Amino acid sequence: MKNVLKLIRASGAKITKPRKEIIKVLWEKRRPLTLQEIQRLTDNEIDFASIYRNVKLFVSIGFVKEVMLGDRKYRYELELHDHHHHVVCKECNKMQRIDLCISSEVEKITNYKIINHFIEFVGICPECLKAKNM
Amino acid sequence: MKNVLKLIRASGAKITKPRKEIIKVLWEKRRPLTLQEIQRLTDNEIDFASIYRNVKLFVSIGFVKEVMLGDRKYRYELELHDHHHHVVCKECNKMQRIDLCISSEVEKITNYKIINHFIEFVGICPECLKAKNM
DNA sequence: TTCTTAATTGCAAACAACTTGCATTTAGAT
DNA sequence: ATCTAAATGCAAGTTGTTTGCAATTAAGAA
Repeated sequence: MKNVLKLIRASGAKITKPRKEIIKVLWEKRRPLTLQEIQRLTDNEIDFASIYRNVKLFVSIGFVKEVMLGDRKYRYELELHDHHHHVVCKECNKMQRIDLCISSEVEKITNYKIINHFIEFVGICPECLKAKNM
Repeated sequence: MKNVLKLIRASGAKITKPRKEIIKVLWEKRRPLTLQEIQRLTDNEIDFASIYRNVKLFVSIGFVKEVMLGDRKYRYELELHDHHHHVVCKECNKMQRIDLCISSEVEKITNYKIINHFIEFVGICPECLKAKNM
């Protein structure tokens, strides 16, 4: 949290009220959020363009990462040094983390230098399965 | 190819010229294509809305699958019963298949019933790495 | 603390990809 | 060959993202 503000300063950018608000929301939720969700979750009305530009700034600084869940909306979450991916429940939208990753295997097998990857799952959680007798 | 036409008939849909064109393109290219790419690759000018509706139809019938490569454009390719994912080269856009998949592991670990998943990698291919001395 | 100025914001409009409504055309059953 | 429901093309709508610009503000200098 403090750390992150330092990173912003170090990049030459200013610490502004919208920036602190956005970080607060990302920090509290700790799951991938769309720009719209971030906007809704910030108390003070921050303009959408500012949400957009700031989140992009955070991604370029490196403490926020972009996540794709297969619905053509970008989502963003704090990069907390615990590399993980997600399963989303199609019924209740619950999101669970997954610690599995095959990025390094792919690098070995293909000899590509991997610079980005998307590993996301959509399914139905055990609770919803039970609720629907599936 | 013939098979696919049979599937369309079986679903109650008609075999039309646009549908045959689209399938031909998907068959020839055998890699994930955007709707725009499919449109460009069909000889006869097919309206974009028809490309859109037909590809969606094919996905619902099940012989075409939707692929996400992290750039908020959907791509589509024939489901050829050899389940695979992709690495795309950021430099030359070459696409390579990957046979690794962790969908069943994720299902076991999380107890979710997985109904869809996206596993895609972006990187730099060995050739481009060499060409750029990286 | 106040001043100064470049960075940041909010507003509005542009853009890209996808989606839909409707009048016209057409595949394929009769 | 005729008929009719399904499919097409056209045009307009929607959603999510991106950009230009005048007004505002953070933070270093005086």
